[in-house]
Amino acid sequence: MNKTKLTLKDVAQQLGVSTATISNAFNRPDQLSKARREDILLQCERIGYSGPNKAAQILRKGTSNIVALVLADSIAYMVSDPVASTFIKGVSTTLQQQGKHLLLYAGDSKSILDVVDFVDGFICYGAPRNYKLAREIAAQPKPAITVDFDIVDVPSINIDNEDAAYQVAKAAIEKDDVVAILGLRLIDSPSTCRIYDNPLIDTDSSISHRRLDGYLRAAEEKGVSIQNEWIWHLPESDRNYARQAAKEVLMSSPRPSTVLCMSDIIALELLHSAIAMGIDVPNELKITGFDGIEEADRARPHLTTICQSSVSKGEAAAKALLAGEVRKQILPFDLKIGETVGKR
Amino acid sequence: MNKTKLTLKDVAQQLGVSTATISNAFNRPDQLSKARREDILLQCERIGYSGPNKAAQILRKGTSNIVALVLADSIAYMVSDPVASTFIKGVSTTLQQQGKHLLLYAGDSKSILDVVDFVDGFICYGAPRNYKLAREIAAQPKPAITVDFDIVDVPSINIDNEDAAYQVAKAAIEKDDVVAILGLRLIDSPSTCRIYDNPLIDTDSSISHRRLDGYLRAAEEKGVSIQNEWIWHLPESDRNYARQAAKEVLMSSPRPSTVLCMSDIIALELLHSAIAMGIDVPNELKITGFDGIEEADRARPHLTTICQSSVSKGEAAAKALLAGEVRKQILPFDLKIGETVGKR
DNA sequence: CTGTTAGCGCATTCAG
DNA sequence: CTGAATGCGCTAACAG
Repeated sequence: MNKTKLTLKDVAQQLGVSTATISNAFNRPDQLSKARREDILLQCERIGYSGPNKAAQILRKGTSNIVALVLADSIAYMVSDPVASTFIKGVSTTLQQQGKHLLLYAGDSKSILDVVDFVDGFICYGAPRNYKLAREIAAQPKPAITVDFDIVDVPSINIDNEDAAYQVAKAAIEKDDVVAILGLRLIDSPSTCRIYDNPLIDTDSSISHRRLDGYLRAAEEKGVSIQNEWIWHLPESDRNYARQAAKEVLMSSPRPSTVLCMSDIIALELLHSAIAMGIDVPNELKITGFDGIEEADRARPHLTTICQSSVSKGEAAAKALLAGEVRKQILPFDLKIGETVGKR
Repeated sequence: MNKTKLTLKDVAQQLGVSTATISNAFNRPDQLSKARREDILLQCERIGYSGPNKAAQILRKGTSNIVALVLADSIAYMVSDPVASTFIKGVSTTLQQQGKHLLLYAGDSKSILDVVDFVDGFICYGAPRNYKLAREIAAQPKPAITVDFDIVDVPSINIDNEDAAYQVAKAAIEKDDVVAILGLRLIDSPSTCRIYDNPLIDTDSSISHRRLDGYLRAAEEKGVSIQNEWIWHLPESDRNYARQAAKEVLMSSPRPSTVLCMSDIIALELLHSAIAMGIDVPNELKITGFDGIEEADRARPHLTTICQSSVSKGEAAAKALLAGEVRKQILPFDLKIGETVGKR
């Protein structure tokens, strides 16, 4: 019994054939007769050789079957977010089907350079918290695709956030409403607050600002104006931030009659807080969400929201990356009217 | 401007030094003067060389800084399970601190051999659905650690499942109770069902069977016996399976007065179903969970359950792996008495 | 269909 | 502290 791991060369010697033959048996079936190949594979199994060393293959071939999924934030945060984890689901399913491996990469990492040499490509889900990563992605030579944000000349997957926000807002807002918005990453602040006159960040690239545009357009059409003191910023789509913001909104005077939330997590937290305070939804308070997460289905009353299929996004992203797609795609969404808007 | 990527050799030539010097500048600071090193690093940055090629380093050094996290099931499933995703959180946090990368590996994959050559080690979370993977882990030479199950001679992280189950059951069961158990992976069936006389699987290694033992011991002490027709098997800790099982349990006659659930997801689903049917918890029905997930905190009445910190498990697993730990560890748990047991 | 050879890009001896 | 040489394990050309 050999102690040290067998190499292709060892095996070739033991079987009395050349290294190329062994290599071909594993990698290029068409380069030798079926019988020969099967014989070799069998012999290899018997002597405990399970195929060419992958590390060497990565160097030699320049491909590894590893795809890096660059998340917007830390893995810890992303994995507990229902929207992100659903996206990961879509990505992983597709990658597994194609025999690819999934490397999770945090968006708050220093740099992407320590994996670029051995991964086959990048899927970037959301603008990375460390925005330098986005620049590195753009500069680096491996295929990449972005989701829910854009980098010039990099293929992407998005929905029409402006239109989606417009539609859901239009379903909620009525004449004479006092409208508030619970937004995500609108300004550069680590805590929940009203945006007032703080400068908006990333005004062009951010999906949050596209959504804000949609909300405001719908409001305008309904003849309602929304001042900045009615617009909240939350640093993350997180229950704790949401609870705090919900409290602020519900304590405001006058209390808004419609609150447009940029995620279902936020909307659900607001809904629960409102119910706990004995507020009648939707008669006293209308609420809209965004995303269409599963938990929203379990809430009563049913949430009015925009359903975007994160699984589809993940699948689309993985497929597009593997297929070498270069275009930017816009995926559809569904407006779902629940019971949190309109009078009963 | 070079089109092709710079190699260490190119850089050495350009800077007029030897390749070893460049290599040392990046990898072994002690091998050259600080000034020299900083000068070289600066030059490298200026000409756009970001360091030695990682793929080549993997081959040469035999390490990659990649740790594979082998999940019990498909990534798609695991990532949406609150317990598993919390575990991933713990693992990823620790790995990121130590500059390691996280490769997610599905437990229903064919084999582990296609990554063994380039990862530095394995963390196995739960017995993989394809149990062959466990054997491969045992046979392969890289460091590995298992969590929530065991492989002979492989270090592991576990809690005392028997004791935990015993304690939570003991807190719930009262004399003359009719007790039912909603168990996980007790028999080899893809659907929810009572176990009756079906042969139990994996009787030794499975944590489910340890929990079952604990439940039964507590019942016995209370003078209650639990027949097999009062024990359900669920293939996964999944809301849909749980809902179905909950329905069966609540429709049973006589209806159990205590139901011991092997996960909080199951327990919460049962709780919701019971409330929807107007059943008084805990006066007409006592419920216990297992895991201590966040969602259980939000439920009313509060769930009585076993809190095991999945984050700690993840951290412990990653640390133990990186530290070369070889022992098997038993982590503590907490019995949390909520309002779903005992009379009010 | 098979065997020989030249690197993939680097880290590490070992002299100097 | 530096430079030349060796090979990590493999694949792709190419020649037979």
